[in-house]
Amino acid sequence: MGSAPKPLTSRQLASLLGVSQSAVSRAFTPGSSISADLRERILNGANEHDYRPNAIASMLTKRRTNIVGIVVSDMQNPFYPALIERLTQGLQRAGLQSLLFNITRGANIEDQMIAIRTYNVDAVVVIAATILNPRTLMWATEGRRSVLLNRLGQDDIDTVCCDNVDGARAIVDHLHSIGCRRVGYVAGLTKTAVGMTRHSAFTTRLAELGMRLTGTASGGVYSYDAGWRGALELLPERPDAIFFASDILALGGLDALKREGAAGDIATVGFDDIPMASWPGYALTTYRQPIDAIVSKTVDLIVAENPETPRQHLLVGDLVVRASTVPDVTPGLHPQP
Amino acid sequence: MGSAPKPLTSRQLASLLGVSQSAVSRAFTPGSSISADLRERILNGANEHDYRPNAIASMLTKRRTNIVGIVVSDMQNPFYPALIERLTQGLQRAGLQSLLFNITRGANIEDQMIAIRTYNVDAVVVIAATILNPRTLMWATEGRRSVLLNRLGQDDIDTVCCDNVDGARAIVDHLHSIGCRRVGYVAGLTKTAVGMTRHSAFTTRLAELGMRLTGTASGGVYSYDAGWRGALELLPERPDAIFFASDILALGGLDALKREGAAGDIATVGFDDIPMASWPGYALTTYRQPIDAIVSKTVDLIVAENPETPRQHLLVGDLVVRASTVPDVTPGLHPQP
DNA sequence: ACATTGGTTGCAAGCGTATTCATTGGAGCC
DNA sequence: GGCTCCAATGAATACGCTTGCAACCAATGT
Repeated sequence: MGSAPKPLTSRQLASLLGVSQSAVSRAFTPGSSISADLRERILNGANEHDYRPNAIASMLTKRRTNIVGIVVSDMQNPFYPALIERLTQGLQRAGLQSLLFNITRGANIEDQMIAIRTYNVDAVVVIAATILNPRTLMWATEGRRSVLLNRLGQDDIDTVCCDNVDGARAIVDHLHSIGCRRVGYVAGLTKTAVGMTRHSAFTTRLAELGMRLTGTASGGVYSYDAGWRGALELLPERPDAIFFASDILALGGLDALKREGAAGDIATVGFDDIPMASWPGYALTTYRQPIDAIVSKTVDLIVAENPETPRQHLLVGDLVVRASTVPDVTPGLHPQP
Repeated sequence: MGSAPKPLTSRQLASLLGVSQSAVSRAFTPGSSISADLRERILNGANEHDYRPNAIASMLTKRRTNIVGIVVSDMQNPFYPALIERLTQGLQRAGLQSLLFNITRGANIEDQMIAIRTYNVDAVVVIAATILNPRTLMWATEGRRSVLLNRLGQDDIDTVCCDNVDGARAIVDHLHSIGCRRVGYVAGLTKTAVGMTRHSAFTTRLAELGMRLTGTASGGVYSYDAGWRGALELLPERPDAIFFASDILALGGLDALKREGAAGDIATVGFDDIPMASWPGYALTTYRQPIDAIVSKTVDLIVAENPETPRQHLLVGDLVVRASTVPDVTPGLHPQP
């Protein structure tokens, strides 16, 4: 690793090839006014001399960075790493890079927001379910395209979100169809729009089908431990099923029920379909979030010239039935990836 | 969200305040030659007029982006999201942002490498255990600081890596101490330096203690499924313990053993200490990678002016004993985060 | 009183590319 | 052939900031 062999500039390449600097620039700009001959000559020359346009300089003049800021807070919930992975890949396919802003609970959010602005990202995708209050958020994203993922917001911000109402209904319908009538609920973050939507859609559907809500435990956070505690909290009421607001909660809850020897008697359902839900040790029935659709919709919104209306996009997923509600579903090992 | 209210430039702010543009620049540059008075006046004015230096322009002149490229490939293994989260936070604390390059198996790695160069990141951290061959890597990181994480490399590249030899020895010693004598091994990626190191240190120590290696299964990848298959493969030899090259393998293996009713008879050990290892349902004994030390060492290397020598940094972790090897260790729920 | 010093400040020259504007040359047309 | 018109090219400027350089001023030493 010898230190910087100082890359060629467009001007240097131009004089090497006996053309103007503008010609070099145009050769690399699709659709610009340049003859096919010249362009090819320049591109060949560039290749030969190992020239590559400096993206920083180009950002300065074009006022476009081709960088998307991704604001994340909750990497503990395995759903998010999976989402982030797919999202960055989707963005890459569209020629965009991902700058990760990791909002830490209690840390100086201000600084992060300032960074978002000074780095001039073209767009911001907010995955952080909580922490960010709307005002801070608006300030940070002012003047640039922004998309909220799995987080509802004001009408004037693009939002891509799993259809929680459909999900909650599908889950309740399933529980009803297998004979459950007394159902408990373990919440995650209760103050978020997503949390409230899942909860209310759930209870509404319960009522419609004449089922009984035996109790609600508020986890306060999406974590294994919270699910464990939530399940234990609901146990005394002897529900015949428990709906956990997310898979990670459900896994904790399932383990708690197993420990208590109650897992066989209580059907458990999660939400998200994280990889672990399909592990034979859990075989969790859950509502699969349509990650691919979420990602492609998000990328579409970001690269679109003009905002669509309406700006709230709900995408439906599928119910995935596994042994945690229907024990005879074969919990065999799924095929190798 | 009205469209861009076009931010102030340093020159505009300067004329607003009746100072020179250079003064504004210096006010924002720590350690530059400017009086405390003037700096304060300018910073106040900047605040008032909502001025903020344009990072892009600054990158162009300073030839520094304050951006670190993070090359990742294996987000399926939960250890990596955890590492990435801590790493981005550590970098943020040092004033660096993280640009995520997600190398997808079989995709156009070339394009990614080109992106790394054109975006002029100051440094590159490579977490991808595989896929990238050394030549491509050298090309991409040419002229900029780079650190390989948990991946050994040539002597002339900085490397930060968990001490796999210490880990493997600690694990074997532990197995020996609890009376195991016939041990099986489930490998992950067998062609990587890390994989080979763990394997050889493991077998060496086995031999030293006069224990018997009953068999080796090569998972080929770090995944739950591979662990499941590996465990089943080793079962016929009736080992009294199995060492899995990573936790994610171990979890799959543990579930397979439970399914076969063999979990009680076979001590299982993993490597990494991912969050799931501590779940009561698994309670996996494992060797904890010193993530904090890894991260801070990495950040140190990146911000250091001059490369240290030697450039290979091995960090030791700790053995974490849980019920998967010592059943009477209380597998109770660990305290809430 | 005068030269020297050192800390402040402004001026101006970049950093590497995109793009406007003017110029040129040739094709096409009557 | 003279004209228009358009595509292709280059010169020049802008993008917003950093920094070397020179000018300046006050304080200090003799």
